[in-house]
Amino acid sequence: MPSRELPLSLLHERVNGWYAEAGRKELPWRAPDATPWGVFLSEVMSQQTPLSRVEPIWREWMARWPTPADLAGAAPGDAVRAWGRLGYPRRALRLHEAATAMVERHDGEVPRDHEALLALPGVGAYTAAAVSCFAFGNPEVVIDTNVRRVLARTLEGKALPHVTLNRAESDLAREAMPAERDRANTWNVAVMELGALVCVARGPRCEQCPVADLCAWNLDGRPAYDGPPRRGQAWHGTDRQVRGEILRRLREAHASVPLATLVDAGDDPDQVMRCLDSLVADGLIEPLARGRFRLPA
DNA sequence: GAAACGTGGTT
DNA sequence: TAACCAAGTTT
Repeated sequence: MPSRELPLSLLHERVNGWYAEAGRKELPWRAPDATPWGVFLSEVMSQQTPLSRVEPIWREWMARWPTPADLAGAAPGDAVRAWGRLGYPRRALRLHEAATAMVERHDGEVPRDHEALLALPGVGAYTAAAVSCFAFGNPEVVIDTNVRRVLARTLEGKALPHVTLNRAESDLAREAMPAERDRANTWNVAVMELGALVCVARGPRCEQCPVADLCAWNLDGRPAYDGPPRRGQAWHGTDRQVRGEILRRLREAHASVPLATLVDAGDDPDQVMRCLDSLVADGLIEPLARGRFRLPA
């Protein structure tokens, strides 16, 4: 339960004021002339990915595919190749599918409402809310890892939020949002920005925080995280590593590649074969005759 | 609800 | 160095 003693209006004023002064205004998808498509692209690219790596790829994509129709008209493999090393390359495929859906169902435009956005491939609760808010000014409840951490600290006095987002936390985020539309829209981006720049997971810069004197966690002496263990993700020797290596080779090939040049993408040939199968099943690679592979045409 | 899904910088 | 973490989504 949130502390009812914390005056939300003061929190809103401080956080929004801080954003006006300290928020990153140079991010291209925050420019006044940014299109909904540009915002959409930035949100999908930013899933689980630091913005510093997103920006150069975003610029390349916007120059090459400035509208949904442009991407829909390209080969899916071109999207996968242009994705480069951003990670989670299925996002590139889903972006291509989403662009196609926009052309077929939405007159080539990014849909404006939450429901239609949520129906697009690769768009979940966060991305639907973020695009609806940031591209179209709808006061959605936008909840990402930054928002969750800031609210856990300021309102609940906890070092980190629970492992998984639950109903109570969503309700809390809704209650914490300003009622007035413009303030709510600024709040959404401002809280995220505060979490990204100041209220970070490790080594929070509370001395720079505009709400340090209101923050339940800070006022309580910043107690350590005491929830259930947060499992890290294995990497070395996993299918993910092998899939990544296979895809890296195909991206760099610019033509079809024989199995022989892929079979050492991992230590275990059986694992490599399994990963090739799963990549085909995902639509990320295309099998050709005589055991050759390429990015999907 | 848990697990899979990339990649690279930071601690 | 190993672990953590990053504007999550899908199955």
